[in-house]
Amino acid sequence: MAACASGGGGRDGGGLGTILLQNHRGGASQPLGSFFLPSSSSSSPSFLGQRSIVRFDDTNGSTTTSRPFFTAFDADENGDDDLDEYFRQPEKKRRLSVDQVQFLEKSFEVENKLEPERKIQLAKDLGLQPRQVAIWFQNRRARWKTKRLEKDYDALQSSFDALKADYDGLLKEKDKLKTEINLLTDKLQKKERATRTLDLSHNDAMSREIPLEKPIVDSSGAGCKQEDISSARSDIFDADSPHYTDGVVHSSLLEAGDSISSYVFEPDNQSSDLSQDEADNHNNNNFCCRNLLPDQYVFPKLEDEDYSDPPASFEDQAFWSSWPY
DNA sequence: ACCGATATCCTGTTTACATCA
DNA sequence: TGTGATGTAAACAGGATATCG
Repeated sequence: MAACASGGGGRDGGGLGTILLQNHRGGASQPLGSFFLPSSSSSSPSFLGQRSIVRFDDTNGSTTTSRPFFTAFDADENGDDDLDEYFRQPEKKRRLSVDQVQFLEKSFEVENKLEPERKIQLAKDLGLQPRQVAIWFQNRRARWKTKRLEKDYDALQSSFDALKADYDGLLKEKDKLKTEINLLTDKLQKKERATRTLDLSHNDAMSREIPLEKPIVDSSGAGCKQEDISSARSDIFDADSPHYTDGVVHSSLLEAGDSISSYVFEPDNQSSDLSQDEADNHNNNNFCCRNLLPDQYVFPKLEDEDYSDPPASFEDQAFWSSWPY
């Protein structure tokens, strides 16, 4: 840009050499080239011709009807000497008139890019230099882009705020549900303990009344299920039961070394040394699943069971075991 | 295909003006 | 009323890219 004027080789407003300065003060139009003779340096202080071209009268030779293009100069406040001096000096930068800006704005709304023909036409219509029109469009595009970026930023910001509020709400809900689960878990534990205590005392009474012919053997070590308690009792009377192994009675429910039975009888030990999250994981993945959930959620050891046909509620089990606390 | 001239766009900066405290 | 600070628009600078002969 400005290269056309600076001799730098035709940029931004090129073709000015063929454009006539329509309304140059002093009358007849003349090739702009005479105003933009290439100087040795575009930054030469002597070259302000581009600024000087900002004064236009209309093509008919009359002054512009809307307003004088250079409003800054007030002839009434200056003497003739100042007037002469004013017009000898390079023209200062002047703002476009309201009408001109409105016209340009309308044109910009139609198309924010400027083809050469339209540029020439606009310049003619507005009594401006094509270069001025081009510069106006460039600056206008820049302003438009800035505003659009601001709008985009605001939109993203509000979107972020909404998502954040959503997220915070979900966090609160999660905490609430977590508390609820813990509460229910505690309740179930207590209930379970009470039931087992009752059950065991009843079992002891039974074993005193009916002496065992053969000892109960726990070969699997997985005797923690509720149903195992009753099945163990039935095993007492079943000589073919695999629980009979070494002739020693193993009350699987009472084996403290068994991890599962320790879940059953010492649930507090499992969580007391763990962080809350770890304890939760234990509760959900081990204790809850094995001890508190319905039987379909309690899986025997892998080697003892055929999993070719998983339980219908497998998804639910996965849900529980993967609950991210 | 390559090159130079020309034109336009974009981005950043400078300059001049208008407004306000 | 003069003045400095500040915001904004016009203009400029330079790099990138496209088109054309």
